[in-house]
Amino acid sequence: MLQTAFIRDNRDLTIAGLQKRGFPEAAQAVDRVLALDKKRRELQQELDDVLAASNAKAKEIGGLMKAGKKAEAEAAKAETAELKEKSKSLDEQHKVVEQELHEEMVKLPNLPHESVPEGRNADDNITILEVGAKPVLPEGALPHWELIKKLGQAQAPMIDFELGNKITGAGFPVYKGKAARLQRAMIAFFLDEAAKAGYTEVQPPILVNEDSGFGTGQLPDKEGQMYHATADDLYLVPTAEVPLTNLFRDVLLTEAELPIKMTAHTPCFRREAGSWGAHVRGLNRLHQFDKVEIVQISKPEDSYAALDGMVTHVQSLLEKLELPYRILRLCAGDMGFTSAITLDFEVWSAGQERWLECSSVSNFETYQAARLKLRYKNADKKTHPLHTLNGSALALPRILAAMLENNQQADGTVKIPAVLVPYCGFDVIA
RNA sequence: AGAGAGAUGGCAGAGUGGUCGAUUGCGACGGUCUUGAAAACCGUUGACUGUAACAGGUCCGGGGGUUCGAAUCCCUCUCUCUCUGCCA
Repeated sequence: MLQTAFIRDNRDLTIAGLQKRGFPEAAQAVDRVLALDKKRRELQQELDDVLAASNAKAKEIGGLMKAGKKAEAEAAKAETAELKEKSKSLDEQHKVVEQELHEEMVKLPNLPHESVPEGRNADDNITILEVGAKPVLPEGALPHWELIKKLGQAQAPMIDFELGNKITGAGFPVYKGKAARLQRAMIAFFLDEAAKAGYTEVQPPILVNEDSGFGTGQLPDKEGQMYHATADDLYLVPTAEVPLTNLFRDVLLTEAELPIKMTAHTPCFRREAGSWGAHVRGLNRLHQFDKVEIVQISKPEDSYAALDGMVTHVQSLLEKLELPYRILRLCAGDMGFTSAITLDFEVWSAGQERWLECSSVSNFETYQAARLKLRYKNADKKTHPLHTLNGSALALPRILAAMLENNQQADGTVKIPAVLVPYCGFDVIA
């Protein structure tokens, strides 16, 4: 979340940032926050004064009791009733205002970085780079949802949606034979590449509690996107970002520990409520999928270099997989709630002749860190905020879809990128 | 899952109603001494809030209560440990 102190000092900047995102009635929202903040601070001051007076009184009584002046102590006690009444009332008012302020603050999204383009939706995103030639497919080439029915020989279909339907429901495919092996190969490859780039491999829990959901910004408000295990009040992670970043909830780091670089493979679960329709066939949109995530925690002055490093890392993965891709700079209106800047990667799906989002790299600046109470202390012994960043490296299903479609050969088989062959043990799927 | 014990500062570990934000030890940092290091000695060493700076306020697992006053008493929740049971 944003910091009230920042808003206090930068009212107009905050309003402008919110407006850039298309946040409705930004000025009113900011002024509501400022009014509540002022009220809160006033009440705090009043309450502190009353508490100071009653603390002093209590000490005085303590001293009198010790000195055996019982009568005087009793007299002093009588004077405390009013203070107590006052502090109780102030405390109640303070709590109410604080709660109202918190509710208002939680509604405010992050402010877009100055390099984020204006715009309202995906149409206003800007393509900043396109790499690799779109392949020319042989006669009879298919989209992946057709292709997978024919591949895998005895195990065909190698990705079985019907079977997933039976045991779970729509959006939970079953991968078999070489499809399963290929996914395992990609996971290993992505993790190895991340390790080479300096990310520490982590295996986090994939069920998280409410505090974790709040820390990274999924809760409140977006609970509809997460599966909720109500009996234990836990949520299935929509991305490894949630457990990884929350490892550093309520943490005070030292400068020497920075930057933190972590990677994890997890299944990801998304309800995708209301987002089914055209363009979601096959692997394009699933309720459960696998992803390797990279996360960094860095000092503010280093975070944009860290972002560049993450972008370069994702590029190198796509290039090693020999997949054509493009990078989009998301416009202010299309960015996620918590993000200050987001770059999306899209891979070319030759069988569908469309781009598929396969990675999203973001800098959250201090927005998550403020929710997480994550900060660091350096040589000056003062605490400073930190920036959190994350990116997919990579999400598997759409990569798999593009890889199968793009690498179709005239004989109907699919070629495996050379870099994965040592991991999966075959170079072609028939 | 049952029975018992416990949760205090980076760690260990005191503290059962009054000047305790907390004894002490270790660790860390600074200094004296030394050619250098070690040892010894001296000092410093939590966070949040707040202020121009002080002051003030809050925090001893979380929440609530008793009291003029709570780390200390009561209620409740969570978690940890030991024993028993079950289990990949």
